[in-house]
Amino acid sequence: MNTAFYDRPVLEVARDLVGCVVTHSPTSGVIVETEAYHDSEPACHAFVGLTARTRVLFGPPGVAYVYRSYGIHALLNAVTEPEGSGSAVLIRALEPLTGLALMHERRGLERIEALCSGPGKLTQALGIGLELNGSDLIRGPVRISERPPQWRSVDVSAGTRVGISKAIELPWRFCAVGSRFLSQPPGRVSVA
DNA sequence: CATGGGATTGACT
DNA sequence: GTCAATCCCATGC
Repeated sequence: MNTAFYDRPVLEVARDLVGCVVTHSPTSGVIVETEAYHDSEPACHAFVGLTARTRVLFGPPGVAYVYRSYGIHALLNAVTEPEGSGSAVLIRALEPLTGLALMHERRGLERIEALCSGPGKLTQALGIGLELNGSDLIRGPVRISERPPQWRSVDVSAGTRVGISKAIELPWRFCAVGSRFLSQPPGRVSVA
């Protein structure tokens, strides 16, 4: 994956990331669910403008934005669009691929379907913490790589986002159709 | 300087 | 289905 991939409209990147692989060695997983956030809408952290917190969101594309949610969980985002545009793709769920034993250890004994089926769960399973905020997704410790062959033609559905209180009507959530590893059942359906 | 809310999860009823 | 845990940071006085 290269910088040009992220240097595009956030909705395109969010859809294209489904089926790609997130790796934080030795653990990795296939992205099955994403959400897009953009500074033009109030659900996005960058909506408030450039601050110390949103600095990374307005920075160059292809960088990780990791932040703490509800004081407890770390959530992983991929910054998109040219520098100066505050936008990012939230990685919401993965299908575990490698390092399963370590994931189980970090999460406690659970079903495979529950290891990475939520934005706070997958960061725990992959060992991704706030210290990775601002790290490079192309050369850094956490990387995103292209779709494996069997994911090249994955069907992607668009639906409404989850767990937010503003701009809840935007269909900016993208899911791999039929995946058992989603954080929640799809909201609304369309094509890809 | 004090306050309140949030892109969640998991335990309990 | 309901609810507490927990903390960074934007906002307001």
